[in-house]
Amino acid sequence: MTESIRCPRPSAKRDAILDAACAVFLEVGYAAASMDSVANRASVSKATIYAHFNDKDDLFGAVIRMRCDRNLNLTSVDSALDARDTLTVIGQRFLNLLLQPDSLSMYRLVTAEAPRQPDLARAFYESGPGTSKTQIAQAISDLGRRGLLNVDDAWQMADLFIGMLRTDLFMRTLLGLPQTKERTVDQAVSAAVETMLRAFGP
Amino acid sequence: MTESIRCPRPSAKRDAILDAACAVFLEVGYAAASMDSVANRASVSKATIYAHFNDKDDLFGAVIRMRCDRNLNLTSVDSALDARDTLTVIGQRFLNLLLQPDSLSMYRLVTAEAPRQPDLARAFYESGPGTSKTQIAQAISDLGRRGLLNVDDAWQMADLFIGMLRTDLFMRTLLGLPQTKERTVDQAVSAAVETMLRAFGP
DNA sequence: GTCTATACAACGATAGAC
DNA sequence: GTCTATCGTTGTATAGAC
Repeated sequence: MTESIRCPRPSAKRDAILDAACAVFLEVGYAAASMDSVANRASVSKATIYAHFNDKDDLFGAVIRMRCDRNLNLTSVDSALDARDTLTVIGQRFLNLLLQPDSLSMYRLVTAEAPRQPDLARAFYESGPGTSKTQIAQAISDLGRRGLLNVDDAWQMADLFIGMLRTDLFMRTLLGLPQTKERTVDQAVSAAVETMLRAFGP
Repeated sequence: MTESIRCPRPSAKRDAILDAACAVFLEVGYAAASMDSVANRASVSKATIYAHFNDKDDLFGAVIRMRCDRNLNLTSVDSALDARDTLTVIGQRFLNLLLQPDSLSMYRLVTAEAPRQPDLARAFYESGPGTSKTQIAQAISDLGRRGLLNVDDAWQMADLFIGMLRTDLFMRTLLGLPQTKERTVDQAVSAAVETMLRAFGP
């Protein structure tokens, strides 16, 4: 019996299966993704998939966890920047990350399956939204320590900042509704940053 | 051929099918919802479903549109209230609505299917998030006219306010992660309202 | 481990009687 | 319109050879 979670030692076929499965799941969703289409895309027979993974759920879990492992660094910014520039840089990184097609597909996929796969939902939260929140709270805390922001509860402020970034623009993009793209990201970040400065500026 | 969208004249069986389909879709998602389970739940034969709806997609669309038609009034508040109380009342209504199990299931369902069903995504947005935003922008605009809030762009402020309400609490609930419920809603609303007042208070 | 071929169940949709 | 019964397809998963 293959151990798919612990000790996934490298294997060319295994990686090809994971990549193909990831693409298919993100494209058509969990239920509509057939093992046949994954096998074809990976140029592998269906039986080979079952040699590496117990079943479809197991494969799905491995895909999600693989994607969750690569978490980004949102908050490595020049420490000489003031509050406005720091928040702007972080906000742009965060929002651009959030609006990437892959991120949106991942979000749709995991939230849809969350009621049936609580473990995956937790893994996704911790590696995605949870990590972002931690990083941003840390950055806000630093700004507070430098006297550039009135920081009472850094976690709550991170929550508010993230919320102001994840607005209608996110919702509309998530739903695939038309949007004027480039301009709007900058505009959303600017609105969030200015509101943060108004509310918590020194 | 049954017209399922226009002129859905009342029919007991038809309503039973719609209710059953709604329950099943919200429970297990689109793909996992079988026509058999809908038929059983509605105490109706499968053929009867196909007498009223063209296919599964058509039934799904009818369900979503039915749920979209009942939009709520978030912003009918006592006009004597000040900005803090007005925003608090609206915020609590909005967030409580958002965190209801049915709302969350609907959100999961529509966002997951949005790439395959753009029309439904649009209908959902307009009757849900779009309507809420319009109502809240209207309320904020009123507060501005009464001199209780510095309103430059009411739509943008509504966006920010909604974003600050739809924070980590929403994400965690959406993903089914444990949460201390009652206290947290009030806390989230309070944080959002106080930040609005700090940033846009007179 | 990897393949071809297949078993077996579930599903969407329809036929035909009433 | 509503039912029972069924068709044809697709999907997950496995058997057995190599």
